[in-house]
Amino acid sequence: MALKYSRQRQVIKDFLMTRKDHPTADTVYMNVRNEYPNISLGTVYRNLSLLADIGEIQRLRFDDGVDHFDADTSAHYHFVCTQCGQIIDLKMDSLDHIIDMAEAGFAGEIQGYVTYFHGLCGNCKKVNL
Amino acid sequence: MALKYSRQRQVIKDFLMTRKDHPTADTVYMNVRNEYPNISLGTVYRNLSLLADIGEIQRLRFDDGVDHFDADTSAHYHFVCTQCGQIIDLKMDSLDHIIDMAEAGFAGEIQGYVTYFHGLCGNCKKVNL
DNA sequence: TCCCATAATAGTAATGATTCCTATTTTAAA
DNA sequence: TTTAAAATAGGAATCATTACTATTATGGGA
Repeated sequence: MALKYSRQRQVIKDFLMTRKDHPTADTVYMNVRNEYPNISLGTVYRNLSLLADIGEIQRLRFDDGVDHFDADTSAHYHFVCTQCGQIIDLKMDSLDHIIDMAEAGFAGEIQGYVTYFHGLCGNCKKVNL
Repeated sequence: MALKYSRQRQVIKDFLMTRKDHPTADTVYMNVRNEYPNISLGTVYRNLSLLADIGEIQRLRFDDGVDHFDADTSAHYHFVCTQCGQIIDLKMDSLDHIIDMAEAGFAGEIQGYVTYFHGLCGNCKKVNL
């Protein structure tokens, strides 16, 4: 139960902190192998899950069916470009008021929400003109 | 390319319209087999995807990693109970204003968003007291 | 510093949802 | 009625993720 340090976990987290593009487990694996050649894919998955569970990173699930990971654990929102697939952080105010909107007239207890936006990113919008 | 009628597709859509609990492809398969014993799972998947693509049903993706389907194509929001897994339709006003919030200061073009809420449903909240 | 219980790993097998493949059947327009 | 195109059944293939297991690494206490 007690967490023990592992160099692999450290390397995974360090790598994720250098990236702002919300990589998948496989991308993390590919890159971390440069520095740690015989790390196993299972170890990458296990540690990404673990880090997400203890709140050190965020697991993101869009509709491409693959998990993405983000070292930025602050509350923020994401945009997914439907053309190039790029995932971009949005600078915008909190949407937490939608919890109150949802809770009005609902018998249960709302503890959180998942929101992301999609459309064309700046580049793809230009190219499509 | 031209769509042709198929009894299987009809049965799938008819079944989905009787349900308000957003079943998965497998649940649709299990149930539809009562009426159509040798329909194949592939046919269920193909038609659910097709119906979603042409907008006759909605495909919903929460974080259980399985696609859910909804015959109600009107804009509405969903709640997922983290305890019992139940998916409930929420009666609430449109959140479309969050598109404007997101678009302010964003270079691309936002075309839509995905939002769902999670927490404890009415029943699980009671049981947990 | 040395033990040693236990956490973590590497490597690989297993899982499970979904998609793909192909021979056969169904649909619907001419 | 003919027939080209669309759809199906059944099963194989895919692919992200998790599980399994023998081995190795970590770290608190003597």
